Amino acid sequence: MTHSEENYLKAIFHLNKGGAKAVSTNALAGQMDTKPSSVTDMIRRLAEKGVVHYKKYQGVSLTEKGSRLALSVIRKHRLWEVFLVEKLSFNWDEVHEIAEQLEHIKSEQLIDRLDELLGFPQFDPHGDPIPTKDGSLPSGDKQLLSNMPLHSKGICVGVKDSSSAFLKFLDKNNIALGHRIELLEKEEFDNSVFVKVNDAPMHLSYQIASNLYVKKI
Amino acid sequence: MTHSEENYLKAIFHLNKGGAKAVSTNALAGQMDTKPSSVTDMIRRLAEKGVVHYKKYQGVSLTEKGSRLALSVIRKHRLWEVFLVEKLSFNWDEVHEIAEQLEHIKSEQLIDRLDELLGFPQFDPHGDPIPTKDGSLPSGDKQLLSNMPLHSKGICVGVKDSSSAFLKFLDKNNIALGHRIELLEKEEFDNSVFVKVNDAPMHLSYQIASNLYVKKI
DNA sequence: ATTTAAATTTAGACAAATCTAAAAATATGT
DNA sequence: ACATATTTTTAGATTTGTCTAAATTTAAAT
Ligand SMILES: [Mn+2]
Ligand SMILES: [Mn+2]
Ligand SMILES: [Mn+2]
Ligand SMILES: [Mn+2]
Repeated sequence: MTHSEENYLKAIFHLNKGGAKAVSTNALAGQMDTKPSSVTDMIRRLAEKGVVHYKKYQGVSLTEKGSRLALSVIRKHRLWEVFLVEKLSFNWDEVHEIAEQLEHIKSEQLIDRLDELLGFPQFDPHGDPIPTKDGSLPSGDKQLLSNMPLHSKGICVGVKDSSSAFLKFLDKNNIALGHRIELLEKEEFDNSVFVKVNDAPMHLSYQIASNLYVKKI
Repeated sequence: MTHSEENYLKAIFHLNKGGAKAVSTNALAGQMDTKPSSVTDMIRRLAEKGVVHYKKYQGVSLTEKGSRLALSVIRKHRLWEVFLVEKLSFNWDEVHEIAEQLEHIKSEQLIDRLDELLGFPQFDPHGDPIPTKDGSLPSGDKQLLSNMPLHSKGICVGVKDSSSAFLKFLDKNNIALGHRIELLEKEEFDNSVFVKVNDAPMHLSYQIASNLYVKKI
């Protein structure tokens, strides 16, 4: 698999997670920041290689083989992100771009030993689960803060948007993975919320609340 | 610079180190394991980009800019090799292939922090000097064991051939960097040598002796 | 059920990196 | 100096991954 092919597999995996139906050419073009015609070309090649199911005009989905490959790339991406944060002191908003490159390095042994060096982490710096060597992906029972019932308590376990802008905002407001979150109030008008984060009260917009994953306790 | 372009720059650098005259198309094709016609094509592109000097039929050499780029890639390669050996417990004969991939990862910050994590090493696992951030390359005063005068003593500081086969041979015979070497005898007929390595006497063929670097003491 | 709009695919082109086969330039040997 | 061998370059083709513009198919709206 080339770098580009691996990136397509990853994109199809992410777009298909959740929804059961096939991924559209346009959606894939959006995700890959490319043109639909280029996507069609690539999908064809991937179908030839037996890593995707594809029928003209009917969208695309991963085969068993394709899914295994995608999970392997995602595993590498997330392990490298952990490495960058834990061993090289990068901030969690700086690691994604570098991991996008490192995820394509080909060496089973390398990734196994990296896993070991890091102590077999289960989650990456953004709270996303790290696929195991055999390709299983723990789902976890997290939910978005914006979907939590009033007065419920939980632990912040992940982010949906992992853009640098969002992550920097969280840093600035002392919101980090592992912190306790209590939902005190919900504003009907704009869907914003009042919360306590580790006992610090604050007001968060819907934009924020709908990008923070919480695990109920 | 693409991966391929970086690999060409590195190859030109290595072929040119020592000799002052330009590198021939054929030599470069040999090093890159490709065809001379492909080399001509690539050299043209590199000349366009101002990283090599090139006149038809007259061979190729690096410009100042090209030399800087080559040294930067070599720095990355060697730092990653140190990482693989020191942090991931790879043997010195297993790291080259992986470093060939890692050397192309683009991030100044990454390599700076890796350097720091490793304690700013000066040599890679094969005894080759690591170029500094500003592009200087300590030469060192090592020489080949086969060139040492009779009865001289030194420390084994590097290998010329860093193929897995050669390195495994050294492992098997307990020859490692840092070991003391004393040249006891030279056989005129086949240029083989009798040496003591850390007090263990042994007989080494010219093939071996001409691929081991020693620093006189 | 048509018409219109949106999504998707085809056709044709391009740059990067490579190849084979043939031509041109340089080096070597007598 | 001239013929021969070697090296190097050109010409033309291929693969990958992308693009634009045009054609086709599917979906939505009247
Ligand atoms: Mn990421
Ligand atoms: Mn992540
Ligand atoms: Mn190496
Ligand atoms: Mn090395």
